[in-house]
Amino acid sequence: MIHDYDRQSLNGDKAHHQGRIADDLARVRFGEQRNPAIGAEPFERLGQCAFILKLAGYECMTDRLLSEINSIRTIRRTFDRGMSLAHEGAAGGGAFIVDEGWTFSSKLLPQGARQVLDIQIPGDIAGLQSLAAPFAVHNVTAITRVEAREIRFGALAETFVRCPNVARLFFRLATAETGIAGERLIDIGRRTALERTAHFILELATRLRLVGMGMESGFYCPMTQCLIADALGLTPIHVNRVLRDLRRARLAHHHRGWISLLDAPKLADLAQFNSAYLTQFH
Amino acid sequence: MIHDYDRQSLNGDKAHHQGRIADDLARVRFGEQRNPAIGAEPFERLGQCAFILKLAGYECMTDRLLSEINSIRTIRRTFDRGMSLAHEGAAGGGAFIVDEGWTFSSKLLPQGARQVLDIQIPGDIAGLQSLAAPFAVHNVTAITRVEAREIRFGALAETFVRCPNVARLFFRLATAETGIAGERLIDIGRRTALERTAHFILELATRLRLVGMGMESGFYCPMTQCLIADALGLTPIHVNRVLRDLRRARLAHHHRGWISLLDAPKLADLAQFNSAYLTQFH
DNA sequence: CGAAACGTTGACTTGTTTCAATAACTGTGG
DNA sequence: CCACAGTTATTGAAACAAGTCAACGTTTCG
Repeated sequence: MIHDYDRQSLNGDKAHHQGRIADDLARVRFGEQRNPAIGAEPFERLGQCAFILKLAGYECMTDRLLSEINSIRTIRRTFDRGMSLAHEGAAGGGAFIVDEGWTFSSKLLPQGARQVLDIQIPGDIAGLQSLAAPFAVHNVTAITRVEAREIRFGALAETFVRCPNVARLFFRLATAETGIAGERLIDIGRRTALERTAHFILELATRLRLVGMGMESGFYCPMTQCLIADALGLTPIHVNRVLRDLRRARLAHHHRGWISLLDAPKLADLAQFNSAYLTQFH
Repeated sequence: MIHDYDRQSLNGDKAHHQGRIADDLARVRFGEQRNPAIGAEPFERLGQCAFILKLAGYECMTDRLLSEINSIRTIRRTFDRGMSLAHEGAAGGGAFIVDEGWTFSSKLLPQGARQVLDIQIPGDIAGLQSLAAPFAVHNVTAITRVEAREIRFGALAETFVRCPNVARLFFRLATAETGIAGERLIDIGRRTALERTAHFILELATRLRLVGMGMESGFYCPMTQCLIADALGLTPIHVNRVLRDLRRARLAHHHRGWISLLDAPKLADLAQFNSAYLTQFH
């Protein structure tokens, strides 16, 4: 939507640089263009709600299940860029289904350091961990303007009673989140700054495509280098250098809120990226 | 049980080094001796099964809930030290309730590097993430001889239907696991090797006490330095040096499978350890 | 006892951080 | 429309934490 000028110019670039073989490779690496698990029926029946689209990757979306999920009572809320959706330690908060915009969850350390635990894009739930806890376990902050639906554990638990399949689904959502955290753990623990940045970029690209956003050539990414640094356990200065190296190696380009994948197959090779942890659901 | 000689000698040591104030401080830092959430009723009514003891920290253990959980069909299995309970990518495996012994879950990188995602002690579930997935998402390996009960998603989902509170409980277990992963993320991303090792030791000490194992003076820990290294994203050589530094600073001592907490308050200070993410449940 | 696993230490190298300074962009108000 | 302040990005040089390589000591177990 924003930065259309950049998107177009880079599309042009890419057509020159990449042949069909590279394209096919990329497709294999990423698991298909769209969420493969939901097959051919995506937008028509399910609507274009990113959340439902994502859920369809976890469980077979029967009409019953769909209507039960849609009947969970939520409160629609809007947040401006930089606003806080949830505060570490605050009591009684719910989780947020992010419909539009991006958020991040983080924890702060006494000396002022920050660790970003995860990024939420449309279709994700922010604060799932805090949902069943008496206190919010981490902060959630809006990266862009955000349209979200707040969901309370009480309402969810009621639905668990009526429809156990909703319970199954949320159990899966919770475990999938641990999977993403685990991959980030490998990033930070066992990959160099270059590999880990490449891996992070590919993860975002894949997750965005699973909800129908982003394209092969790249994606809109409102994260500052500072935020990327806090997500990857690096300093902003080093992130800058790493991004420069990726640019010089003609692998990826980050400019003005747009990340372009100049050579996805080589990038995936560098990062040892395997999308299985994001796509293998049912 | 093992290494009683060491435990006793170190108890003696500690009585000399620490006064009442330091002891109280340690108690506050750790949240009490035993799981505070389950109050005074622990062993008598619930039996001494570590798993049930742990669950009681998450939800109020009614007799109904207790009997539903105990009626989930499981398969009792024993594994020798070093044996694999689950294999990354293998289809159709379940999760394992660890009754006795320790396990670890890990992922392997192409070049042979390994990242330990989490340690399971008695009462923990190994492979919870893989339970609802079509393929195991990581390896689970026995650190010691292990007594476990294998649990299948089918059997669990049946119980979800009969008793929604079981669904609530497992949802909480899953989100709590993400919490531990998040804390490890901070460890690796934003703490120095010294702080992170100290934090890891305190986390283990706390988790062990929540299921009635380990004591103020220290705990039995069958992890090799190599395994600790893979859990903390360090090299074994560096872990060795860090443990030496902790020993020389008279904070903690790791010797022959026994970790003794020589000065828990100072250690907690160094690691900025706050047990909330392990104890604040209901 | 001997072999294999595990732990320990030193010297050297590398990746990342820190400090410091400057450039580019973003949004706001005059 | 431009000037301004604040944020974000960029670069270089020096300092440091952790990794690598290599050797040797210690424990464990068949």
